[in-house]
Amino acid sequence: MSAAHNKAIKEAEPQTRGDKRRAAFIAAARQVFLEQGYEAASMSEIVLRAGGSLSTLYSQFGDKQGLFISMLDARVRQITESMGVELSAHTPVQEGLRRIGEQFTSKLLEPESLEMYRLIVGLARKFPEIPREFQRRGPDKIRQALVDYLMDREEAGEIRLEDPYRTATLFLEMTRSGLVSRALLDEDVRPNAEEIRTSVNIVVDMFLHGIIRYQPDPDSTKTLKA
Amino acid sequence: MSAAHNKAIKEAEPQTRGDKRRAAFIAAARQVFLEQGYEAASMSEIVLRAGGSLSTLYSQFGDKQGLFISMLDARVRQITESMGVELSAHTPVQEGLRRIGEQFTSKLLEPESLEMYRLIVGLARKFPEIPREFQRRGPDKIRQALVDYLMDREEAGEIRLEDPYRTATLFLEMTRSGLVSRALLDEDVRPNAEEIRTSVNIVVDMFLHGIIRYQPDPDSTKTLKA
DNA sequence: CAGCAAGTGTAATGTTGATTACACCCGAGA
DNA sequence: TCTCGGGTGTAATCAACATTACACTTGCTG
Repeated sequence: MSAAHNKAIKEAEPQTRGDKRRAAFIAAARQVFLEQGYEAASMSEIVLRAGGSLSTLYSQFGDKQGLFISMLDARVRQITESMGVELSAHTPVQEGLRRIGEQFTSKLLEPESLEMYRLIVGLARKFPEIPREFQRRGPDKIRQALVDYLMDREEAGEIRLEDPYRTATLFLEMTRSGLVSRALLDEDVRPNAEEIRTSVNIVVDMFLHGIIRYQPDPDSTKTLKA
Repeated sequence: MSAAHNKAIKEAEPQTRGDKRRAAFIAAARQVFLEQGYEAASMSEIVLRAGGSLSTLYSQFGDKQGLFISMLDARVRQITESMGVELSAHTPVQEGLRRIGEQFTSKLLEPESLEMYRLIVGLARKFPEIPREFQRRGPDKIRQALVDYLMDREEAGEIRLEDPYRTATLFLEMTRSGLVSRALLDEDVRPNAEEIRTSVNIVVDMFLHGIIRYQPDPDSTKTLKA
């Protein structure tokens, strides 16, 4: 209810009442879709929370699917931006990775992010374009930023990369491990900040050093030689 | 259609016609649920494919949810077993991890596994118990097997583990990275066996050695000393 | 061969919710 | 003040199913 009142703040140009309505609808839609899922969400319920009328809702978004897509669009943009990859360029790699990992993981563990992700994944069949768009505008953006950072660190001589893209992917996946994928399946799993930090630290260490004290046959790799 | 005919083979004890019906219903349910998703799947459609009658379907499973759970139950058991964690105990760690990683990743990338996972994730809100059960009977089983293997390798002196459970989780997540989570969002991403092998090899190497040629401050770790 | 438990087919029943139709209202420019 | 264009409220429409009811068959078992 209260969320419906700060539209004027968000919009640079409060073009007219039409935009107010639109913003209110989207805010309510977000609530309802996240709470109930796509199918179960009812248009009337959304109108109920947004105020305004069913007719206006339809005239603005066409149909349920249109509303859903508009909502998702606004939301993904918002989340990705807020992740604002402050990639603290030139920070030493261990410290830099820890910061990125923590920020990334915390964001993904927020109940709303989890729910949004569930929604998107579950709808892959019905709207295949949605997950693709999401991938492109969310995760891919963040990965790119990490790639840039890693390459900066390589130039600084701190690390050597075979395949920056794959390495970045790997790192992001690793930080999600055990926390996000678990939480995705179990609503009650809710790591606190401390647990996140610990988990990320362990991941960063393994990312940089590998399994502790592994001694391969001298020929199979050249890593430990230098 | 053809799938409905080999029930006698699967069941050790073809107890009676009742079981044939049951098996046929579950097979059809699997098809329809995977194709259309939970909400969109219609009971009549399932009967249409399974043969038999709506009444029998209801008398066997109670309601839609009951049918769904039974189907999932059968399927998860089947997949997990088929993953038959042949953990080739006592295999050197690099080779062992490669095998496990490949098997795991391939299985998860099968279209049916992906679709099943999407279904489960999407239903976390509606039936919170389902994902939890799934976690326990699927992923957790496999992780446990990996933990056992890693500990075996530690006893053999090949590696040193701080936290076997977390390490195993990490490894499984890493192997999924870039392939499974991507494929989850984009149906058209379909790595072939060769790509899977390559990806897994890279992961195993990083898992064992870390980022190539990282040289930390001498005090922050002791790894590269020995 | 009778009899019953399980199976079958078809047709209600009932609800739910998207989508549309219609008649009315309010605020800004002529 | 008059006049729209967007808004509003309410009440249809209309389809889809889940779920149940009912009356009829079958296939064993004794």
